[in-house]
Amino acid sequence: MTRKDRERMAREELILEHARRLLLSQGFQGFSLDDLAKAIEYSKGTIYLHFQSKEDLALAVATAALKERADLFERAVRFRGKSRERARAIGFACCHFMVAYPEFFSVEMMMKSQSFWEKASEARRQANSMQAGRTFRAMMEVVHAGFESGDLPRDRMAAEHIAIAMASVTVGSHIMSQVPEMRLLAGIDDSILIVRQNQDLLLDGMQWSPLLAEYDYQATDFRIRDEIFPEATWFPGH
Amino acid sequence: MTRKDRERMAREELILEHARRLLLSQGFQGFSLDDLAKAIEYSKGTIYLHFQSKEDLALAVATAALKERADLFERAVRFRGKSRERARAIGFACCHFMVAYPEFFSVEMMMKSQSFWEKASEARRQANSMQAGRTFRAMMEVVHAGFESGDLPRDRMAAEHIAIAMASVTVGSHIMSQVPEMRLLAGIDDSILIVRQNQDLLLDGMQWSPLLAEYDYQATDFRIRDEIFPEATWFPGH
DNA sequence: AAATATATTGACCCTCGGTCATAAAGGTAG
DNA sequence: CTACCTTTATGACCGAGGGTCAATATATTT
Repeated sequence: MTRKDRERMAREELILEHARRLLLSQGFQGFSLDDLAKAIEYSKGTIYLHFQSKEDLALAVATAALKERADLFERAVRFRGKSRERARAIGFACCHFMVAYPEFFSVEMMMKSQSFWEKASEARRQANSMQAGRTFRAMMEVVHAGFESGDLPRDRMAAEHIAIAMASVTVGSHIMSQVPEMRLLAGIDDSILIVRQNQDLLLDGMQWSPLLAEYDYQATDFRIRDEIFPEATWFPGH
Repeated sequence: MTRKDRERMAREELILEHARRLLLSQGFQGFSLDDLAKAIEYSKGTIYLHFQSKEDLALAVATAALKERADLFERAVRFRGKSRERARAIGFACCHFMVAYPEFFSVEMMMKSQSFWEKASEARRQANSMQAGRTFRAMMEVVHAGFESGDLPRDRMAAEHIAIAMASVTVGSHIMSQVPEMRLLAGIDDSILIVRQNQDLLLDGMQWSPLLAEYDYQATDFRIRDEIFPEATWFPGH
């Protein structure tokens, strides 16, 4: 790798850093490439030497964040314990990510919209896809561990559908617990608590042993924090 | 109400109709007020006599749709049966709405961003709030029916949190089952099935009797369709 | 019919994503 | 060091689209 290549990569990092900051503080619509150009002290044209469109840039930012989440998931899966405890560790990882990047969710939501993807480059779409695959595989690993240990009934649902269900309840709970309207109607003060409660309900619904009522999961939470996420500054239920 | 008022209302209806069509077919970013002006055969300025911004207009469209959903929820709650069957009827209503307005979800997603709301008028925000309240109250009614019949344990969760959980799993499942990435990874072909499966898991997790395995809910589905939503052109699991 | 009040318009402004001719910087040969 | 060529960076410019308002058309009153 030549000096040129290294300089180019360093500048791409610089752009991504500032883009991330502006994107999270102003939202996709709110942040302008003129502002970004001013912040990085390069011209707007230079940005386009790295990214083919505003969407392409936003996707790169999102993918970098998704990679961090995938890292957290893979760490979570390494937790030593019962399969449901490992599933719980993934839930912990999700919440940890929520706390660390509270503004990131709106960017991820915006990416669900139709017109977004077709304006991004194929290379960046693939990069995103790869990170999404890592998170999915992490969940699948735990599901299979559940099957093999006999803690999770095999006959009720396909492994993929169980993984989808885990992701769904997490995403949905996060969204609903952030909507001001809902916070008011339901008297929510702690989003994390809602997310984790709903994850518990779902896993109980799958008959994933040991059920919430049969086991001391608070002890598990302490172990997850201490052994896997010592950097966490928060704790479930507090 | 004078003739003027009636003419004004009729024109607002006309604008909303076309705005809805364009919004759903092009997305929020895609649809332009110039196109809308051309479609309704009034000038752009006239649109601004009714709506204070593009966001305000989109919110009005969204609120009209939300009202239809609230209507469906209130019909669902009137289902005569066990409390969990009535909860299931609400789930049915949600899916019915999904099928009837498949494109509406992206509009609703876009509304979750905060920058959206501050550009809409207070009056329209309140109108939306009111419809959201109706859907929430419908869910709460069923939850309380569950408490009172003893089918739903009282001590595990607050009624509001149960309602939030129901909404969360539905929204989350809808989102996840629409993401092309996920459809590929998990081999999904029927979104509705995913949504309903996950709703079932959640209600089972709450110990809302009778549990899925203890009861013939297919018969319930038929009754819901025949008695409450005879206009439905689809059926769960098919 | 004239005067006044109300309703409607579309040319215009501004911001912003995206482009490209031009200029600056970097490299090479004599 | 100079002349020439290649690569890289720039910012003026473009078109699209949201939003405004002085001017115009329509309706109502006197």
